[in-house]
Amino acid sequence: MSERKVRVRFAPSPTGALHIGGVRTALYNYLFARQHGGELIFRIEDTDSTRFVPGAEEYIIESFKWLGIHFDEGVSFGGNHGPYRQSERRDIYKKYVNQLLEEGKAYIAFDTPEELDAKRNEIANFQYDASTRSMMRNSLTLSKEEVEQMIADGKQYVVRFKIEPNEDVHVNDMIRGDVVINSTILDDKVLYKSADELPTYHLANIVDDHLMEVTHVIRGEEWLPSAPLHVLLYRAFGWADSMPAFAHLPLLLKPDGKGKLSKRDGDRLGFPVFPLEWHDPKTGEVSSGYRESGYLPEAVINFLALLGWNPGNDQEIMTMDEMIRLFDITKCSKAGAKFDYVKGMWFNREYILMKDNKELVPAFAKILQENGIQATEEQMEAVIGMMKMKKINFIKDLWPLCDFFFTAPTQFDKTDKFIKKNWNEQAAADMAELLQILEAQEDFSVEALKQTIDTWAETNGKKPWNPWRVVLVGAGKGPDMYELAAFLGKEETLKRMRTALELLK
RNA sequence: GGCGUCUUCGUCUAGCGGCUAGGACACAUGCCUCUCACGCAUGGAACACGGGUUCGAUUCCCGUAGACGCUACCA
Repeated sequence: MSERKVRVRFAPSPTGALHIGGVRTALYNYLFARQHGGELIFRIEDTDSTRFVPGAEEYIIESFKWLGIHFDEGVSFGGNHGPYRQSERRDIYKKYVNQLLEEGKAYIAFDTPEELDAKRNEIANFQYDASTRSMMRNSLTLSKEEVEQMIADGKQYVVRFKIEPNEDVHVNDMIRGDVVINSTILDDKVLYKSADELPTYHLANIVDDHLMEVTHVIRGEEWLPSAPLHVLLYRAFGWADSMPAFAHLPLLLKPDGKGKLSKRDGDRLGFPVFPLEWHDPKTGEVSSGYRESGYLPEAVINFLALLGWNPGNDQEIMTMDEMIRLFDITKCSKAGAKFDYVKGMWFNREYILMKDNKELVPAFAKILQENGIQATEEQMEAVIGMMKMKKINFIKDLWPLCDFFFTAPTQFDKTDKFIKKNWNEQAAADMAELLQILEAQEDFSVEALKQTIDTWAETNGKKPWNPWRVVLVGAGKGPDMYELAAFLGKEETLKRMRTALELLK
């Protein structure tokens, strides 16, 4: 094969939200394109007019924008191989369908869906192929005149690919090696339907990949069984020399049980399967998205990249640039991967930890707002700094761990384990004493507080920190007490101490 | 049913004829410690089964089993 510029594509159908498995397929295409200095095309495969869902196309584009996967050409991205929406390429397909028809490599069939159903009921394992097409109503069994008459009468028909039996068709897969399927088990696939004057996936796919000069087809494993058909189609058109290389990716499986990962699994186990929140225009149903659930796009990308591929060493945290450098399509796993969303959350945590506190402020501000809290940017940044290393996977997990920064405890549960253990008469007396000391304390910086209190504690053999935490926090959580007091300031600290001393009597 | 693909700890995986089978997530324990965490350390946990080939198989070959996928005028 000649040294063509690498061109790959991601070609979803606008039938709903973008599935997370599709995101991974797109990601691998992106990594592959980038590392070869190639191009990534975004094509819309809307040849099934009955399944079109408004808004889906826009949703998909927005998803990739959020995820940081960039396309070089395609719907909404421009390029000179367009149009990139298959429904706008009718004339092109028509031409190629006619070519196949004229060369006797395809034929017209008039069998209605009802007739086909009847046949399938009548004959076990019925398949429309070389062994059965002679008993069907098609241009091979009907006279030329009859066919023309039926078309003139407006009879609906389809064009079927005439597959020659008894040939071992080889598909060379970059991940799986040589895959052989005998053409006899292939059926005469419908390539084109007169009803909507649109081709089916198989024809459109081959014609578009050829015309768009696609060099590598990287797609899900569910396409492996039809890959031989695609090879045959390339040959029928005389494009075998420029046929793209194939790579069939392993599937993403349910976290528990067996089978393909589905939207239902996400609902059932509580994790998103779509990148963005999706509002189904037909059912009105709302499905959660990674973005809205508080995931960082980098974390989603990193997590997904490692589901079916790894750099061959122990490195797990990688930037997009590193992945582009290290990615190797031939090293992808062959077996499907169960979708380990718990590990996905761990990735999110790692990325939160790597972020500057300042960058996390907007997300944190949103959480505070939802809880009716007003805070300055400096305050939020400070709290994030003190609290983000706590057990959190999402910024929203911060709230129950840090609410006391913004609202003073109003009640103290004396049955609480922490309070029970750390509050008694001695503690109350110590806190009263500490209150007096702090009333005289002018400097409320961490250093000054530490100096004053450590000295007092040491000379008197006190351990004031836990009782103080009871008083200021009302629970066994939070940062270093000096940091907390410094954050609250003198006025708020003293106020909380006085209130608590009353309430805990 | 037919065809295809796949098979290492619970999960994601490393391994490409000779290793005490490695890492990560999750879990457990300990240390640290003013709470909760972080961090650090430790632990349990896997080559589906049966035949070959070979001095030697997790690794190569053949079966078996299981899982998954496809089997539409959907992609």
